Amino acid sequence: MEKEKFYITTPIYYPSDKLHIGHSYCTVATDTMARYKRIRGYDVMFLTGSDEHGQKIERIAKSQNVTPKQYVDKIVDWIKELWELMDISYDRYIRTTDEKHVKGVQKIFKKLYDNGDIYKSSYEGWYCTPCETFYTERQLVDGKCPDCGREVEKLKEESYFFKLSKYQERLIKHIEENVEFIQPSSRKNEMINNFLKPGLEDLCVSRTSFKWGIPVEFDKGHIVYVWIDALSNYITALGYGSEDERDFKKYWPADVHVVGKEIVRFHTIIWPAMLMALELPLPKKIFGHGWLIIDGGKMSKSKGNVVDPKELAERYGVDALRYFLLREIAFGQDGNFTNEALIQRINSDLANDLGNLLSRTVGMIEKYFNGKLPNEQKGNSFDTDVIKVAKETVEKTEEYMEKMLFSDAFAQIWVLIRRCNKYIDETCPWIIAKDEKRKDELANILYTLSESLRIVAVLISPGMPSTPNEIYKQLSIKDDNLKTWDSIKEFGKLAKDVKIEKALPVFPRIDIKKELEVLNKKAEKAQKESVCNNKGKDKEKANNFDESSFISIDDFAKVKIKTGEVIECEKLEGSDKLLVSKIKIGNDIKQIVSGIAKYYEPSQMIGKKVCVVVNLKPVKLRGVVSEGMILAASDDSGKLNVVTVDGDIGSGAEIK
RNA sequence: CGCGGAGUGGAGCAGUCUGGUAGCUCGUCGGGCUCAUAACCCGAAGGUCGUUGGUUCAAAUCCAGCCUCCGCAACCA
Repeated sequence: MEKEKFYITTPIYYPSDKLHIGHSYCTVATDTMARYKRIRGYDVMFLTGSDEHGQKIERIAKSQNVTPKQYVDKIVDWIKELWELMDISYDRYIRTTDEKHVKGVQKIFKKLYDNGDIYKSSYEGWYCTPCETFYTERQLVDGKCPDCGREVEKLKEESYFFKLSKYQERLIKHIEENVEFIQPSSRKNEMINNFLKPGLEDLCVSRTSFKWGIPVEFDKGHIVYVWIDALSNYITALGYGSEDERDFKKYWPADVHVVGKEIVRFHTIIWPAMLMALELPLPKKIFGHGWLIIDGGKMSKSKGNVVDPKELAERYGVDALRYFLLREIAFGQDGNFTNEALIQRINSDLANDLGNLLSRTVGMIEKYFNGKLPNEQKGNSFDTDVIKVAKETVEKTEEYMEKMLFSDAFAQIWVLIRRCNKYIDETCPWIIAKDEKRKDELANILYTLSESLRIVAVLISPGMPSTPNEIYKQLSIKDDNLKTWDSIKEFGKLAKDVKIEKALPVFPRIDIKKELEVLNKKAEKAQKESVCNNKGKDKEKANNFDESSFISIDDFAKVKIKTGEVIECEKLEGSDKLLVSKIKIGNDIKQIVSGIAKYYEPSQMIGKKVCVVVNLKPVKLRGVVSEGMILAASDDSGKLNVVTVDGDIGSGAEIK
């Protein structure tokens, strides 16, 4: 009989830098689902990959004096190593630089163009020549370039547009009629109310401002813009648009696209619209998972709180890390990541509950039976309940896994593990062991535990791929038929004469105090380094402190900085970041708006002697004129201090 | 009135769609046990479910207002 297919994908990640724990989280979850479907007998296609084009990568590569491809190759190698380390069982890895993908995208673009879903028009915008960038009316600041403040000119750029608006009604209908389409369902209303109901605008799908991308086949100056390029990966990876479309015919439509909540929008609006235009079936489900929150905030490079998955996996073991990610956070919601929580989970769930259960079971078989149970066994009154719990656990775990509720699935499996630990207390094998005549009872107790452990091993295998092997090994389970999902639906498949092979604990306990100390020290160090690096790295422009960024004394002389005294200061109505100050500079009084409201109360500012850039062109910020800038020092940990003057020099003194 | 998320015992969360004894893990306290990784098992304490009002026989759950926190957007001169 033909196996039923299951096609699941992760997003294709942007390799502008190494990936962090958030990417691993998404991929581990997807992998777990893929493994679950495989063990349930599906013909699974699990796709992941990288989205390698775009201006940002072009720039970074340039700054490092390598070609974009060279830059990206290096990162992709790193990513593949990461997935190997984390036991990610992807079937295919697509790179948007693959020839197959490039050709596929060109075909898709052409087809959409031929059908009239993509049309050429001009994109009217404001162009800043020095920055070589287009801005929309809204992006301009006071009619000037938001980046450099210089004049911009109105220009028409030729561009291709995708008729997104045409599909609005069909999209609304599809989303409303297919309750399962967007998961979790809370995100559904967001899409409809925020984006679909107010009306869709046609989407600009080509650029001429950079080169690193897929050229439009029939109009070579144009580069296919990000979403058409990236989203198409889900079908080009299957060979859509190539000579060999067998995989495409077999696996499409996708059963689920797992994505982060920030890109749900593109996957539930743009992507389906594209597919409608191509007259292809839509994916069955888009699952938008939440983010990992660090110290109460989002993980970001500038905060220096990026968690490196490789380090964690190597330190605690891949299965432990995977378990934590899947168990700690309800899939779909945001969740906290802390080292403390991670170690806590490892200790209490993995070491104390599961690891220790295996260890005491194996230990007793060794101690009381020299490593092998006899076939003569006699049951006790607690068996029925354990068997009942085991059955329920298999059933419920299935239900949860089908809904991708990984946390609930693991919680359920642990119900069985705890039940087993309790069973040991109830039956007191160490007492029975003292009576030679009760060997049959004792053997049964240890058999029940062994069989339960076998069931647990199979249940956890999608999420924790290597731990089951350790359990099988210690219980000498060699027959693959005892490792299948079907084999755990019935309690008692394991042969009675269990043999064991004693080994070291599967999950050693961690000394949480010592461990946290070590980790905190490391984190401090990493943060310092990252803050230093970032000054040069993050701002892609002139922040590199190499020779080309030196300025002459004349350049510096252009900036006039003077001392000033804050005589008035108040919060700007309707803004949470801005303070408006009146500053006395010599005989002048200037009004200056600064984004420091989070760090200073207006009353703290009054009377301060500050340093002010006095020859900045005045601008309006939120409707209020600002005639200069108060100098302040800030670091990336979120500290900010206004620069003040040492000594008693009066206001209006020049700083140079 | 920009968009969205969240507020539940000391901590972290589930429950809210489909009203009806408030649940889980960790921690604390007391007890049991010794096969085991100072692990395991039992019991207890601890919550007016952010706040105010409304609907209802009945509200953590539905409706309205308000407060606080967190992302995003705008504003960071």
